[in-house]
Amino acid sequence: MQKTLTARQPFIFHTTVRSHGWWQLVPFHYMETTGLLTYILRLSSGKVVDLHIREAPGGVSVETATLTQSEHDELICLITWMLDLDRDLTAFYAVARREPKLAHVEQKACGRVLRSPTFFEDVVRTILTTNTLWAATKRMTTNLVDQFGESLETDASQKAFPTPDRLAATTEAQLRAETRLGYRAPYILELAQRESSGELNLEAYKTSNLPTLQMRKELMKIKGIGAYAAANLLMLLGRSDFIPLDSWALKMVSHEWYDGQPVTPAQVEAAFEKWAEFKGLAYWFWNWSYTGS
DNA sequence: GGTAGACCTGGACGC
DNA sequence: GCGTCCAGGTCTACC
Repeated sequence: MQKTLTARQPFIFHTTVRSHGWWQLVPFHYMETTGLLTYILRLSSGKVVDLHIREAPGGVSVETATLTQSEHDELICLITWMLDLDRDLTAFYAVARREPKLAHVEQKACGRVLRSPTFFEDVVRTILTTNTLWAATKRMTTNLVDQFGESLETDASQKAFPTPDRLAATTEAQLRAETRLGYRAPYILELAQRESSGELNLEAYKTSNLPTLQMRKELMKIKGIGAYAAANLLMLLGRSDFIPLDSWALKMVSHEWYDGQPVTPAQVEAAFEKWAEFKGLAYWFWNWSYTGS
C-alpha cells in the first residue's frame, strides 16, 4: 500500500529526519542521496513490516505491505507521531525571528524531532546514549535489535526494535555479555519488566497532561535516566523547557561565550535561560560558531 | 543538597 | 599483543 500524509507547514522531511541522531540507529536507515527513510516496524497485531518514507507535496508518502484496516489506522498514527507531523511551531518561530543565531530555524523548518514509534523504544535508545561514545550507542542498539528483534517475513536479516515483553524475558547476564550493554543491562531489563508487567505505561507519556517539571521527576525515577536523559526525552515528547546538558553542551557554550574556557552546567543553563519554554529548542537548533570536535 | 568514586566499554596510545 | 588511560552520564554512599 501507499499513503500520503500531510504535515503542518512549514515542513521539510530531511530536516526532521536529521534533527538528531536516531536516523543512524537501527531499525532506522536513511539514504541521504535518495531522501528515503526506511524503518522496520512491529505493529500491535504482531505483523512486522518495512516502511519506505519519502518527502511528498505537503508532507510524506509511506509505502509498505498490504495491511488490514486497523493496522493501517495504527500505522498512520505512528508515522504522524514519529515525524511529528502535527507539530505547531508558530510560537517558537515568533521568538526565534528576533535572534540571529536562530534566524534559520523557520526557513529550514527546524523544531520537529524524529521519534521512535513507541516511547519505550525512545527511553531505551536514550539510556544507550548515556556515558558512552556514539559509536558504542550504535553498536549496542544494533546488538539489541539483532538479538531480540522480530524479523520481517520476507527478509530475516531485517528486524524490528525488540518489544518490552521480549526484553523482559531475557537475563541481565545475556544483556551484559552478548549485547554488550555493560552496567546499563540491569536498567534496560528492569525497564522492560516494568513496562511488560504494566507497572509502567510509557505510551501514556505521549499524551500526558502532567506539568513538565512533574514529568521530568517521573522520568528520573527510571533507573538510568538522569538530568541529561530526562531532558532529551522531554524534547522527544515535545517539551523543550530543559536542556539535554551533556559534555557536548559544555563544549559548545564554552566556545560560544567563554573563549573556550571550561564552563559549568549552571553557565549553560544561564546562557539559554531567556528562552524559557523554548530553551531546549533554542539550544538544539542554535547556530554554533564552534564546529570543532 | 552537594560531592566523590564506581560503574563499563572500546578506542587511542605507548611500549 | 599487552597494559594503561580516557571519554561518556548516572547511581550510590557519604558528608
